[in-house]
Amino acid sequence: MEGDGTAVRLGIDAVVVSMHDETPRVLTVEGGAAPRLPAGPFVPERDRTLELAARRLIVEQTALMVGYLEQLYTFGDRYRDPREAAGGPRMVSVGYLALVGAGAAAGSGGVAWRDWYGFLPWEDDRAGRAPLLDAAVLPYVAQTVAAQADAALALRARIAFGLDGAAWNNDAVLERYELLFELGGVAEARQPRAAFGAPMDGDHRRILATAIGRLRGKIKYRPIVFELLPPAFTLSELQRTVEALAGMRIHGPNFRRLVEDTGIVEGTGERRSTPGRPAELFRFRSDVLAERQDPGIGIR
Amino acid sequence: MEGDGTAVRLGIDAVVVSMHDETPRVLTVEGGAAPRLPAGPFVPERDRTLELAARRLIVEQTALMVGYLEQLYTFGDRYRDPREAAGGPRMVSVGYLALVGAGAAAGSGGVAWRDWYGFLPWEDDRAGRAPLLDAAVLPYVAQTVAAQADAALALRARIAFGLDGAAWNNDAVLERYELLFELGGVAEARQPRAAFGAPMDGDHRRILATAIGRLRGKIKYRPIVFELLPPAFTLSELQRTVEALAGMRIHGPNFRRLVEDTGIVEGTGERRSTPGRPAELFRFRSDVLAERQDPGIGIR
DNA sequence: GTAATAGTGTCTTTCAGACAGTATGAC
DNA sequence: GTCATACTGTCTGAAAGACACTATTAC
Repeated sequence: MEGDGTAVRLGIDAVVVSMHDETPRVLTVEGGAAPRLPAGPFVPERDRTLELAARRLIVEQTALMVGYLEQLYTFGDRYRDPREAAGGPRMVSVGYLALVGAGAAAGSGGVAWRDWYGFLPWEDDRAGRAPLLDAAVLPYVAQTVAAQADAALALRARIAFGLDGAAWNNDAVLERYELLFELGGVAEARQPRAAFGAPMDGDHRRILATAIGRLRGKIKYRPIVFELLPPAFTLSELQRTVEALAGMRIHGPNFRRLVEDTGIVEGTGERRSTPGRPAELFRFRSDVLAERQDPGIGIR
Repeated sequence: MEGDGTAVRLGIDAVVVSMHDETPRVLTVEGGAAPRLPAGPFVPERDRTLELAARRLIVEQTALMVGYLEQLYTFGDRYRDPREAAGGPRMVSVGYLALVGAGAAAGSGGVAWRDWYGFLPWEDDRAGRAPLLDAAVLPYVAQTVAAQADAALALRARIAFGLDGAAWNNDAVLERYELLFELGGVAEARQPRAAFGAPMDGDHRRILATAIGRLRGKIKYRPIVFELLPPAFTLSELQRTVEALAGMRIHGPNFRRLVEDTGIVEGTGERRSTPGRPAELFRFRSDVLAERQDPGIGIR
C-alpha cells in the first residue's frame, strides 16, 4: 500500500478577498512570471482539518484576520501545475475562499492586493456593459464558436455570454472563463489566440473564477457581504459593495427597500456626512438568521 | 520534498443516486460493520482528472451508466477514517454525486440500493411531519441543546430544525446531520447518547447528507431531476420524484402549472393509462437551457 | 353510479422592478 | 439659490400558493 506509485501532493490554494473603495481585491503572491494565489502543502501532522490548514496558510503568509472561510472546489487535472510536466507528482489542490474585513493592510513580503477585474475584466458590467466585452470578448467568442461546427459548444457560449439576446447571468463566472480557455481566448490556454485579462500562474485564474462565481451566488441567500464591510455602513456603501462584487449596477431606491424590508440591517441612529444629504448608518442585524430562510441581498 | 512526512492518501467517495418507485436510493457497499459508499484511491497515473477517476470508480464497482456527475466536497478531518487512528496515513476523500437513470439494475458483487431515508429518516416529511421527527428527534435536539448553555448552538439548532416556529428548510440536510452529530444523536458521534437513523461507515453518512442537501438545492435551478426519470414521464411521476428528493409534499395543481409555465417540459401527445384518468406523457425540453436563467423545479 | 387520478380556472398575496418625486446637507 | 446625495411613495406586472372545480378512465 505504501509506495504503490500513487504520487499525489495535496495542497491548499486560497482566494483571499477584501474590498477597497469600490473595487473587490484578491490577494496575490508576486515575484513569479505571473501573480499567483497564496498556496501551500497540506501537512496532516500539523492540521487536524483542511479548513484549519487553510486558515493557517493565510495567517502565516499574509498576517491577516480571516473572517468567513469556505471550501470551494478541489482541482486535480493532470499538468495543472507546470512542475508535473517536468516529472513531478500530481498536484491536487483544495481551493478555499476567504473574506477579510475592510481596511485589511496589504501583507508584507511579496504579497499584493489586486483588483480582481484585472484578471477577468469582462466580468465588470458596472459601467453599463464593459467596453472590452462588446468590442472584443463577445465578437471573439461568437466568431470562434461559429468557426467550429459544434452545437453543444455554441449553446454553452450563448448561455454563458448572453449571445443572441439571451440574458447575462452574472453568476456564470467559471463557465465564461472555461469557455474562453477552450476557445483559446486566455493566455493560459493550450493554443492561445487571444489573451483577454491578465494571466495568473497555473490554473489560479480558474480558481479565482470559481471563487467569484460562488461569492456572487451566495450573497443572494447568505449575509456574507457584511464580512467585507465595517460594522457600521451606509446603505449606499452596502449597495456599492454589492455592485462591485456582482459586477453590475443596481437601482438605488429599489435596493434600499429590498434590503430594509428583509430586516437584514437596522439603523444605528447615527449619520455620516457625505457630499450630499448625510446618510444614516446601518449595521447587520444578526436576528435575520433566525427569522428568514435565506437571508441575503436579493438581486437578480 | 519527497518523504517529508506528509503522508496523505487521496481517494474518491461516490454517492450514487437513483429512484425506485417513490424512494430515492443510494448505492452502498455491503459486508462491513455498516454500509459504506463506493470508494477507491485516486491513481494519478491512471486518471487525467478527478472526475474521470470518479466515473471509473463507479463503472468498475457497479457496472452502471452514470449520467450527471458533480464534485461535492473534499473531506479531510483527522481520524475520519478508522485506519488513521491505527497509525495509518491521513485519508482525504473527494466526494462526488452521481445520478443514474430509472431502472438501474442493482449491482452484482456486494453492492445494494438502499432507501436514503433509512440513514436520515428525519429528512422525510412527505407523510406530513415524519413521526420520528416530532416524537423523537426534535425533543432530543431541544433538550440536549437546552442542557448546554450555548447561545450560538441554540440558534443553529433553531434554524436547522425549525424549532420555536422557525421555518423548516429542506436544503439544510448537512446542517441537521452535523448538529445531531455534535449533540450525540447519531451512532457515529464521539459520545453517542442516541442513534437516530442507520449508521454508515466512517463519515459516509455526512457525505450522504452533503449530497442530499446539494441535490435538494440544485433541483430548484438546474434541470437535473430528469436524469433520474425515464425519457417520457407523466407530471405526477415528475411530482412524486421531486417530492421524494425534497422530502416534502407539493400541491399538485400548482406544481403542474409551475412546471408547465416554465417550459421545462413538453407534452409528447401520448398518454399512459393509470388507475384514474389517463395521464399525458411529457419529456424534458432542452431548449429551456437557452431560454431561462435558472431552469429548475421551483419549490420552496 | 363510485373511486381514483388528471387537469383547469381563479383569487389573493407577495415581491421585484420602474419611476416620479421629496429631503437634507455643502457650497 | 445650485448641486449632490439620501430617501419615500406609488404603480405595474410576474409569480407563488390556496382552493374550488371539471375531466376521463376503471369498476
